Amino acid sequence: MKKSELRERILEYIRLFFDERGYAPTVRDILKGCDISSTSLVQYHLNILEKEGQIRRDPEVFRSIQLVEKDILEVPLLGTIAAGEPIPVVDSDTWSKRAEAMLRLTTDVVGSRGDIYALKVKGTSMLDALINDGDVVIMEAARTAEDGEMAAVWLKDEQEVTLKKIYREPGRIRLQPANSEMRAIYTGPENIEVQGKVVAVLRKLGQ
Amino acid sequence: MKKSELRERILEYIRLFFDERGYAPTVRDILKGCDISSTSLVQYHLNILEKEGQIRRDPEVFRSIQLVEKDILEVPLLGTIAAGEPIPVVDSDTWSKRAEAMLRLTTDVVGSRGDIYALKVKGTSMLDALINDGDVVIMEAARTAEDGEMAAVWLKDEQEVTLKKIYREPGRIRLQPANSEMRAIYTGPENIEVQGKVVAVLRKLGQ
DNA sequence: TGTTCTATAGAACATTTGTTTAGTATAAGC
DNA sequence: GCTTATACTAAACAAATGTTCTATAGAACA
Repeated sequence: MKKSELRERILEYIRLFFDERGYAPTVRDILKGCDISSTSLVQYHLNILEKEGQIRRDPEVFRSIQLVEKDILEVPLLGTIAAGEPIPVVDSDTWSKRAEAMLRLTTDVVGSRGDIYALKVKGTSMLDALINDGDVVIMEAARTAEDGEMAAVWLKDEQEVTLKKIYREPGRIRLQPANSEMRAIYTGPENIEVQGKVVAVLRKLGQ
Repeated sequence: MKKSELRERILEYIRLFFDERGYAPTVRDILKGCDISSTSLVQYHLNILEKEGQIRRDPEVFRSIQLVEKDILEVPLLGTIAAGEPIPVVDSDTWSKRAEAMLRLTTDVVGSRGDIYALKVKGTSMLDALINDGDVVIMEAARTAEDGEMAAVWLKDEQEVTLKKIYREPGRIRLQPANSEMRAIYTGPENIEVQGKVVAVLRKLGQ
């Protein structure tokens, strides 16, 4: 994917045009906006941008240019998370079907990773993670977590999920609450099962 | 603003078309999509919808129909909130200028009220509101709050902001932490100043 | 009963706009 | 030096599409 000064400019122009007007520019809008003197040059670059996957167009449809940007993610709300239940594990194909609702969230909230889902927290068992009844946790599907990452951990002996920062220590696992005033839990590596990483926590107040 | 079965159908069709294709339908798309047999009938209804403020169009621009919907809000991040400092009060005109950043949030997150801003939490003084260092609180500008609403309250004597649910009781104010395990604070009505309502709390984890 | 308003039809017009075709200039590869 | 790929120009075609004009039917209204 080579760079081209003009192509970058066209892309930026499309972005601006869209922001300002709410719909896509035509080939000739771009021509004027970028001081280009031939529609076919615009076409030429648009074709390349399309091949590169930067834009999408429908042939012969006016103003059908779309920036391929994942600005908003539709995040499926897949159920609840509560202390005594493992969190629902659903493969990404059936996600949208089983979703109770779709949350539309910007990348400002969830970043731009894939395989994200949301769970509503039931009960106050996660207060030590500073998560209240009714909060929504945004999860990333994962079976492992790096040291220091906040993960949904299933404790086999206790038959319980908990949201903790996970640290591997010699011979044991340390599970550290988000609330620094609370003490860590220690358990054996065989007792835990990572069910996902916590990407964000969302609390809506008022109606 | 009278109802009309067909006009409703047209509006719904525009919505669907946009969802599916990412750009607006033409007059003739609507004609086919809604089983209408004359373009001028479509125009007729589009004109009414425009007058009603339901859609916006640019004259003579193809595919320029836009639904007038506020789906995404640009929320200015205005600064920090910490125990010992009053929260910044900025009038809505200068908002965007003073903003450190703009958060793009969907109405799924903030609802659809006006005069919303965001503050980053500094320090752990709000742990009892289940809010951690680095969390972002979304605020609605307000000088008063209803009973039971979560508000940013400035305690004059203590020279401190705190986020609590506010309840008026005879002769005193009860400030209830979000964390039900914590005890309420009581103070006199003259000691408090509501600086805003908490609309949502946002915690981003990982990278 | 005549008038007015809303909803509809059909056709024609004038632009707007995606696409194509035939070239030119220049730099890179071999 | 010849070939090839990239960047660009010019002109023209054929559709797609917003707009307008005239006309009709029924309901509401006075």
